[in-house]
Amino acid sequence: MAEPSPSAGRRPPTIYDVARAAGVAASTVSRAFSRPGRVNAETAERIRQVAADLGYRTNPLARALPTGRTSMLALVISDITNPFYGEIIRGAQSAAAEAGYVILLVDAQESDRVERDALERALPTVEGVVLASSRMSDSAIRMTAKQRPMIVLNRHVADVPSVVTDNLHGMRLAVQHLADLGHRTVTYVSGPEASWADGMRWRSLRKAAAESRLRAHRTGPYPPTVAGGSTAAEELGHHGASAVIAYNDQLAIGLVRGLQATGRRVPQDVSIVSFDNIFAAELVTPGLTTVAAPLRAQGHTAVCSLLSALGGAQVSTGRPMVLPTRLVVRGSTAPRGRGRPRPAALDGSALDPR
Amino acid sequence: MAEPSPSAGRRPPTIYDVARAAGVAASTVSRAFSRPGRVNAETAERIRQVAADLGYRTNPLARALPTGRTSMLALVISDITNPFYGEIIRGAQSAAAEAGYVILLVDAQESDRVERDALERALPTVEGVVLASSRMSDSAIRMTAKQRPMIVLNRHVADVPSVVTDNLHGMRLAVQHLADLGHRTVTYVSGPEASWADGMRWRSLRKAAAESRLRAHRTGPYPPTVAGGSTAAEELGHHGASAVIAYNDQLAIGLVRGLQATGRRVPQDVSIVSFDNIFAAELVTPGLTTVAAPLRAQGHTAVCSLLSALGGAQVSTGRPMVLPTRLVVRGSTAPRGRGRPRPAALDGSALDPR
DNA sequence: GTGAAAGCGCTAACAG
DNA sequence: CTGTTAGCGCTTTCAC
Repeated sequence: MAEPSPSAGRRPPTIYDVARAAGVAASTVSRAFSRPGRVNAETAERIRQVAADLGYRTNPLARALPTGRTSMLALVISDITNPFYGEIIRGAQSAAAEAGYVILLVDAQESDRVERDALERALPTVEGVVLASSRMSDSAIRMTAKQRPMIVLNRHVADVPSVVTDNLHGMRLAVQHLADLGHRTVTYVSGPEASWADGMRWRSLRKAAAESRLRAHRTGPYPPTVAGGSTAAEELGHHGASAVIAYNDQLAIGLVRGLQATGRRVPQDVSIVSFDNIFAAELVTPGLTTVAAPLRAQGHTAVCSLLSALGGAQVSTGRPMVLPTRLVVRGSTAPRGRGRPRPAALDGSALDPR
Repeated sequence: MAEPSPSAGRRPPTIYDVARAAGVAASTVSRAFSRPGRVNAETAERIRQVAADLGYRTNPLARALPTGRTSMLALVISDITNPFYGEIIRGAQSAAAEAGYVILLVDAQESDRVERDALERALPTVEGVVLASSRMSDSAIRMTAKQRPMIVLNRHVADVPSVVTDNLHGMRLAVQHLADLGHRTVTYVSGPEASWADGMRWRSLRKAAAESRLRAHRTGPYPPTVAGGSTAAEELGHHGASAVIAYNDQLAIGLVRGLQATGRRVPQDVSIVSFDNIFAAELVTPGLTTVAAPLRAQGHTAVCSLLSALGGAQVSTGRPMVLPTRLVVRGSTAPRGRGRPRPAALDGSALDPR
């Protein structure tokens, strides 16, 4: 056969094809794309024109080999099934996209090993990593952070920059809210022991409770799931609590169910406040009074500061960046005692802008 | 300076380092990893040993350049915020991980342009793509499918292999359930016009309704969101429907709220069946009777067949692979007329194993 | 079975 | 400002 038919050798055009067609050296084409300033305006224009005609697209893999710039970021999630992370991913992905980066998703499937393997596989191809949640130990994280710029979310790891939400402020709002409703004692239903946020929330509660002259108890730990909340409800009887603050919304949902199953009414008999304000928080009945975290902003902020670190900026590892929280009041809280449920119109569930 | 300190040149070891240390040629090291059969067993063992000692890890980027094997798959989602996709992503990611692949997440952020850009950026670095949902036109999809093996989920595109759920069967179950409850007419509250699943569901409903001798109406389209459902509720009055089937769970949730807001009770006044069985379906009150899709299996199946296509297998583009559906009965459906709500114990919401 | 050599497509010195 | 020349780390003929 003489010549392969033009449509046969369907290889995408390379920088050399463009160079030949434009009558310049390959390096010039490269420059025209990466450092347009360093090349004659006309020449650059011609090259761009030719490239467009040929349908040339720079091959990111080939670019990455000599430079290490892969334009990819890893995002590690311990359980992608948890609705909590949807908004975070969205924020991360949009910030990444704005900067021309792409997100490599690492779902740990709640398994230590899966996470290690996946992250290890992803690490060499990414420029940096965001740990939105991780099963890894602090030391393992620090180890990884030595290989690639990293930023952790909702956790504090020494020597690694982080983004957290203002748990203390949120907790103060929650406690104040309960105090205003006449509650004098509050029980914290805690989440995973290993969770940094859990420890933080409990400490914040003690502090806030002291300030508001409430008594604080603690129960748990429980898995941060609906099922975990149901379990917690059974054991909650011992505390005879009229007000509880739950580690997160899922736990609170389980709690509501569990309590109702044993004949206690929410909010009439016990008021519940939780954390996060996930999508479902306003869907359940009663709607959850909850400390809302700026989920999307968390993802966005994390990626942005990671990118700036990649750009050479110094990101402080000392104190984390803290994002604001606010209290969203819905139907799960009511005045202490024979408090009537708040009228539907004040429930807020249909109105809350989230 | 004479010699860089050993800890300074912290470059990861390359294949050459291993080759030198093992006293073999680089090509042999390469073979030892990729085609162990083609190398002396002892030599291979020694190489593996040396590699382990040095902490050698093959650089996936460098491997990808000559071979095109990047071990990455793109997963396109039009809206990662939609809880529907969480399980699908999990399934996809786990199937990918099993095969040593990594997932590049493309979130379209509900925007055509964002999707195009992101996918275009991701395409050259991935071996294949799974379209879990996409804002793109059929022709744009077919175009992309020419560049990389692709498989679409819940949609049918000519010449592109796909994985769908058994909408017809699910619809039959739904209609039969309503018929059993005494309903004689059913209204379909439709989702996005552009949605292949929506068209499919409506056609299935007509068919199933005919078989069960019910009359079928249709209203919409509405955005497949809670807000869309609320809107739909307002307009539903005109149909005076006692039974409706909603395009998806979110729409149904909005519907329930909207109806309740105008004084109609669910399920006493109107029964509602929806599709998908997302996490929130069992959380709302009443729990949603819904046609459950095997979400995780969808993601898993899609990735598996994509991988087999990459492996050279012929994947039929003719008829899609269809995954089974089942009906999960909860509190949103009840006998027609002054039907009392089903007692809580039969609600099923707390029991359903999902 | 193993080694040598020629790239994959792009970038980054270094000269001119 | 532009061309030349080496590679990035790995794979893959092709000889031996």
